[in-house]
Amino acid sequence: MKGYLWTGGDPGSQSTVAPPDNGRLAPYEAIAVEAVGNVIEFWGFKRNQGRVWGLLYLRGEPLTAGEIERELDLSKGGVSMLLRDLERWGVIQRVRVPQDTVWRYAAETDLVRMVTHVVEEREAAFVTRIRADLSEARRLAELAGGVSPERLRKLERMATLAEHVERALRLFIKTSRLDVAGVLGAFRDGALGRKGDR
Amino acid sequence: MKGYLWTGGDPGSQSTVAPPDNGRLAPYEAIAVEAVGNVIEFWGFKRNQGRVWGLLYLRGEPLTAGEIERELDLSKGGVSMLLRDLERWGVIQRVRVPQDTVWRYAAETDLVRMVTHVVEEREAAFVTRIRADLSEARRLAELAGGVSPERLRKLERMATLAEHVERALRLFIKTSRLDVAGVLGAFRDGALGRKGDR
DNA sequence: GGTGCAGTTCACGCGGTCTTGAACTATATG
DNA sequence: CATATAGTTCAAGACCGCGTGAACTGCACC
Repeated sequence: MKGYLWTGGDPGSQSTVAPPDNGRLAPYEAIAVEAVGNVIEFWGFKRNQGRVWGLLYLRGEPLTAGEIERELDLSKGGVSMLLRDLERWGVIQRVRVPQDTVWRYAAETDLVRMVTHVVEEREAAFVTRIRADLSEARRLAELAGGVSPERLRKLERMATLAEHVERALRLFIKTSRLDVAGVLGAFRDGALGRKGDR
Repeated sequence: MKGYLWTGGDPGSQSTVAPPDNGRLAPYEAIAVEAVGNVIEFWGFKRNQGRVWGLLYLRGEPLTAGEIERELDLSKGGVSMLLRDLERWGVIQRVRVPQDTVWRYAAETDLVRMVTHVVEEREAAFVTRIRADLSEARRLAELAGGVSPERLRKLERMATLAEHVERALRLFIKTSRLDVAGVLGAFRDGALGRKGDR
């Protein structure tokens, strides 16, 4: 995938609103961006991945890597890698302003996709593996002989425990998806926000 | 809290079963213990906390710190701290064999208590904080003026997003508890079915 | 071709976490 | 009281992940 054209507005109009300050965030922006950074770190990602996404989401309009670099005070290389991760996870989009040469990046609206996606991935590669290990242990124990039936039962219990945690995890992912989908829907209905969707 | 008396059997009878090998785990034990270590690490704890609990659970009978130290190849000091953590979380118990002077440690059966407990704790101290930050950001933004209504809406959305993730998390904890308690049917008609309420 | 800028890659260093090992306290025993 | 053993605490070190900054590629424009 190579990115899409951005048709949201001409480059010139941005400067009237966005960068009177190029380099320092407004206080409220800093807080919000930091909050997203914390959430994302909480879920086992890199803090700066969250900060980048938060900035892009808040700004609404696509930013260049250089702008992100300045606003969040990150290194060139770092921004490059962060953007690549975020893009791979599908939570930002790489866009091209018509007659401009630089790439810009825009936030996809559901950050939850990132969380659920990678949580799913972790879960698949991991909890499944745990279950396999535990049943392997049980097999070995039976094979070796001399293991008390009580211990065999314990091994089995651990395996089913893992299985159930796995199941609960799946449920969590599913419901949190529904939940978020529901939230976004509720927004459009005007429950909280005003009218005038973008 | 200081521990409880252990009345599961006299000290002499243990040696006939438990420590023919003092130092190296049986292969199946190693696998199982390691599996628990992985799970626990996955949930954001220390790997060795999981290994200790796994060993205690599998063995069924209380072990001394020294035995744990040998079986899992850990340092004296490390075992001490690990045991203290596990005890504080209520997933192991400190017990005393009648006329013996050393402490022994026994696994509490629900490891899930540890997971849910600390997940709850994290969640309470954290996601709540995030929400506060986000509404603070929104307040500042309104106060500063000149912030587009669109951005205010975005801030609001982020806050409710956090709120809903929080809710989903609580649901997860609750169901995983129910699940482990053996009430498997509980979430069949409960969580998934209700999609009309948002 | 050469200059400049956008973007990528990667070895290194910083910062944080976990573990160790030694010093220390507590407690039982002769 | 002296000694030994169980248990705790903590500074030092091992370890690991992340971000940096420099070297590199690619591309556009002169």
